[in-house]
Amino acid sequence: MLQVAFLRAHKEDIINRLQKRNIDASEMVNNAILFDEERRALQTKLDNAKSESNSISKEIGILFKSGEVQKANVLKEKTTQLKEDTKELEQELNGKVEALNNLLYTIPNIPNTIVPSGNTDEDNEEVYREGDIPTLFDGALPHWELAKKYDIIDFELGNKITGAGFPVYKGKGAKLQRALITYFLDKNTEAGYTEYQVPHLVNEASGFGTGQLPDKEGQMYHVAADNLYLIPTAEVPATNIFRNTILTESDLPISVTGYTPCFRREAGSYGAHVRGLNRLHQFDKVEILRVEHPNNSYHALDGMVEHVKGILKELKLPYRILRLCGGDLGFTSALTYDFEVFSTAQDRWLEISSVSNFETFQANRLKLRFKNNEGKNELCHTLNGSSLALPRVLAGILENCQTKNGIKIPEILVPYTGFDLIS
RNA sequence: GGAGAAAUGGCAGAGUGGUCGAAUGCACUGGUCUUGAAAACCAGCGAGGGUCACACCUCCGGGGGUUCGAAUCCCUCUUUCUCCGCCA
Repeated sequence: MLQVAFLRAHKEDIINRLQKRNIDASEMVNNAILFDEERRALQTKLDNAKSESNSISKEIGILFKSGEVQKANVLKEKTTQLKEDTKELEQELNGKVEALNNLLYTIPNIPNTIVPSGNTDEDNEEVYREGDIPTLFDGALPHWELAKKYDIIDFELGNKITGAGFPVYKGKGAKLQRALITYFLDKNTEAGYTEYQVPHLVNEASGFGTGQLPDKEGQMYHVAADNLYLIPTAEVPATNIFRNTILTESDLPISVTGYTPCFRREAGSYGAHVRGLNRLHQFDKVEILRVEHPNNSYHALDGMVEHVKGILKELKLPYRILRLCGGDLGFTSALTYDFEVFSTAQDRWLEISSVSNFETFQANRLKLRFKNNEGKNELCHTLNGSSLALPRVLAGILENCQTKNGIKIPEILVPYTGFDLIS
């Protein structure tokens, strides 16, 4: 959520930059500024009314003390009208605040100037590519076939226990998954990220803080009896660690990593390209997250991209990095780099990481601030990224590392798995 | 799940209807003193709105109510602690 003061100060610039998202925000922005003006006018009126009744109350107090009950009663009557006015103004003000907020919730983050324009994922800009795409032997299989062949992932069993999109990993498949999680966490903590284990269910306030609520309510599993949501990503609980916090400048930067399962309803996304591990309702992910000084956040974003690159390089998976275009950019993000690993047997790229700078967009909702040099409270920048999403990494390994004799485990993982071949 | 107690500023902790945004102590920041440091002393020290800046308004776990006036009284929710029960 953007700050109104910021909208007011940079109106034209903001409207221009939002065009990258292919939206004409002029009406929204103008209305927000207008609503805010009206809000402030109402607030002033209400404050004045309250101020008056406060001073009358004080007078009454003094009169009572000195025993001048008659005079006090006269003043009491005077306040009745004032009270009514106050109540009315309060209601009016609440309505205005609500209208303003509802509007602000609908304005997406402002894309960074280097975000390419475009509508769909086809307009994303490839900024980096590494790793050779292997030429597979005849009879090479997609990962869901390999999963069955080597009996390491059981999709049908998941159907039986829960439903589609909840696979069961077994044997070396389960071990490989656990190895990946540990390896990712080790890489992240070595790079200075502090490991956290966070709750997998969050309350409404947390969902709101990171922007999942109210807009993406339908995408999260909701536990109605307790009004809690299953997390769609560790970003939600991990970022909310810092909700309603005022840091000191020396606290920054803060680097957090955590492993969690992620739950997504994926309502309306059935169809092609959802086979196997490509799209699931429950999957595992290791997340990295940073809270940064505004001056340093883009430097930090680059650092996170480099970090994820390092992991993929060690895994020896062919991947590319995309700078998302305005049309594909997430609602809360100002700049996002997607990592995609090449799925050789499917002959397509699979997104395995998304690294974003949210600037103050989340921090504003979270009330996450730091005390700056001048002693003033200033919003932090938040960033996060996956390092990495497990299922598609697994798919990439299975497909790219398959040989006629079995799946060859990337060398870096062997100390974690304890085996070097799935056969 | 049952019974009881509690929730106040970064922390500790006063305050039970009226000049209380809140005593006091600690912590923190600046200054005096000192060769330097400590100690001592002086000053400052929560957040949000609002303003050019003041003024002013709001906030004592959340929400609602009583009252001219609420940190203080009432209702409700949440959380924490103690005891009992159940349990990985």
